[in-house]
Amino acid sequence: MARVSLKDLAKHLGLAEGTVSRAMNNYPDISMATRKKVQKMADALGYRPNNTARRLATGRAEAVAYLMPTSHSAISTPFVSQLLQGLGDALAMRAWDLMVVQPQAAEDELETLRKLVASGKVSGVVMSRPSKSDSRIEFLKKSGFPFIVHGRSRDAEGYAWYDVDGRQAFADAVDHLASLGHQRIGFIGAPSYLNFAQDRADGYKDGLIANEIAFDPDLVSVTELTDEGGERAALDLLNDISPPSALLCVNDVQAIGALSAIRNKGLIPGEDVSVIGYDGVWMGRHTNPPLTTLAQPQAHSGRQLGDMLLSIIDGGNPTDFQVLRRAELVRRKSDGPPRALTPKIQTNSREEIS
Amino acid sequence: MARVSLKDLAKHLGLAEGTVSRAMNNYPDISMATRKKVQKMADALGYRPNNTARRLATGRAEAVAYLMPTSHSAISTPFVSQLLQGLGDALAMRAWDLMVVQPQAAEDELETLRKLVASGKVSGVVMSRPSKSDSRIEFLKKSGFPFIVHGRSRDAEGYAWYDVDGRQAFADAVDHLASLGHQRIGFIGAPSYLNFAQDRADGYKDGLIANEIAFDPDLVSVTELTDEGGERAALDLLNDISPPSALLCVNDVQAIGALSAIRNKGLIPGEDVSVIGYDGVWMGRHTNPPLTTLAQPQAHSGRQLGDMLLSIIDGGNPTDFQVLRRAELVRRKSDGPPRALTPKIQTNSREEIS
DNA sequence: CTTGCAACCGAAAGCGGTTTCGGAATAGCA
DNA sequence: TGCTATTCCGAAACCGCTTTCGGTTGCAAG
Repeated sequence: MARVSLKDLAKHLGLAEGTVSRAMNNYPDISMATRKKVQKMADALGYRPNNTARRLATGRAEAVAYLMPTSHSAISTPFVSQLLQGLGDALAMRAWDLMVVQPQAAEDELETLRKLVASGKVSGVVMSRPSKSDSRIEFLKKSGFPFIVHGRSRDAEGYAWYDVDGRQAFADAVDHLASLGHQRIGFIGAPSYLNFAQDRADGYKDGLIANEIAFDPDLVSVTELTDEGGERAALDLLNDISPPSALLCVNDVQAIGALSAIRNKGLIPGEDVSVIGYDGVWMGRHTNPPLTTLAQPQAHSGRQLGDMLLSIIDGGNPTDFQVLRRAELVRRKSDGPPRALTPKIQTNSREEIS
Repeated sequence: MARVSLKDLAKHLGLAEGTVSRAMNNYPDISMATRKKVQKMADALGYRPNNTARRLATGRAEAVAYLMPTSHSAISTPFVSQLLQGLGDALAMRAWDLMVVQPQAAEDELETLRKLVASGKVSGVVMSRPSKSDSRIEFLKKSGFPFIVHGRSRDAEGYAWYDVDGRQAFADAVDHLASLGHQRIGFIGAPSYLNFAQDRADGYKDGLIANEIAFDPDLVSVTELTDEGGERAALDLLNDISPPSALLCVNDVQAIGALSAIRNKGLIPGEDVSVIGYDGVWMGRHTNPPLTTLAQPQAHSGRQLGDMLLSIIDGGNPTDFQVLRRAELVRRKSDGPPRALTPKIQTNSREEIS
């Protein structure tokens, strides 16, 4: 049951280790005959090269790392599983490994990264959820280490990324709402150090301008990326003297929370107040009412990210790999024209909130 | 910018490589003085040991792998992200790495595993979603390689696992429904090669027996673990001559689909027909109506799995690590007493189904 | 002053592969 | 047949770190 090593294999074959190695790796200077022989003996003995040794010798890691987003809330990262899946597929083409690394609370996030690149464990990294001006990105750029980011920072120059145009999407959403007749459009956002949050907020403002609606700070609320966050924020906004008739949420889970808030106030989402989310999570089809959302074409983002990273590791120019996808408005039942020109006075007390 | 190696460090210090190495690793035979000196120089030069070399030398991998479940449907594995999180935390204690490996469609699932253990890349593996009689488990048991499974196979002997008692849970659920007055309780299951599906089906039957309700094969339907699956199955069951007044679903996403099916038939879930899910996904709070479910105490399953695996790798006896948790019924709004003794005749045509 | 012990450290042999380099065997060509 | 050009393989160095083994040194005891 002991693992068979190259040496064993060589001995069995009466060949030198080096020769066997070259045979296994398809070097041109090995005759077809011995190559065949080696192959046969190899899987007769069940030889599996020791990856660690191979790595050390070649200097290639044949592995990439995925930097988990610092999850302040677990539910806000349902995409991780899909993304890993896609990455895995891409890497499988070359039989490379996928490592996931989490920033440890204990130490500087950058330190985690430094150790990672210095350890030689991986030859590239993919990271998610950059902040507006992300020190990890700066570090990686400076170090020349191959990487790609899922999303992008404000200054998206000089590195590879894959992102969906949240700004455009939210401008579109405002257009849509405006064309439905909405004038008071609320926005529920996330902390703007997260660049995607900033992008979407910008899109919201773009949309207002395009539709000649004045920006009203009382109509925006920033909160965490959770259902509770969305719920709270929606409630705040709705309790205002002159509440919005529509709510744009920075992501679906917030939007789902907003739906609850609206119902809890005795109002009907989609009729009394419209809400639109962002992401296109599968759950949106089953909310009450089904959620209108800006769906990301995220089906194969992981796969793409992986392929791009691999190309960069192969020597490709990172700036050649910047892809911006467009989100698509999928209308379900949570949007519609505003109830009336004068919003109905809410009579429900706040005690109803669960 | 070139990485500094042990050799460099040693040269700078005027010490032998071996000495420096031992100093870094807290060997007892190094004087406090030189140890300090080494440490200082080490982080002055920014020395980071090359992990690959270290692994090769020690033979320890200091890494474990997570075997991704073969995901026929991406949405059915929302737990992956949380689980990885927990695993990561456990491993971080020792600064070990976490690898995720996916079974490649192209090759035998077992082959993936064989390569993995032979490659020396990891010193332990955790796997999810075992089948009833899982060949991966058999292989790992035989090989003596440290592993732990998330869930368990039918014959849960001789290896470590962490599971939630689905059988008990479903028996409880039947009890609950029966005590509400339900007599015709439907079951929406999953392919029974998945052991958890079998467990829950068994629990369902246990419950029926305990409540002296006859088992009616027309009341069970097995389908995929998706919302659409649940929807289809619910529809089938509901269109029966004498439909169930309550539906037990093998997991929440199916249950959520079932909710849709019920609404689409013009019936009211929780009033006309009760539905209970399993898992306790966060979304359950926001469905229409909020979903009653059997919630798993999965909060820290990843962390626990990790800690247990580590203990096993340290030489612990795998059979000492078998933990069975209990699911908890969390009542929301999708269950209630049956509408009447004679179920209302459904008048809606099936065209309403979206 | 020897001896004997610790306490410390240097030298060297791996770990299991890869890869360069050169030599032997074979083939090609005159 | 003799000479060069290929083809194919063996030997050995190396990747960066760990760990055993033995040798110095310093100091207390005899």
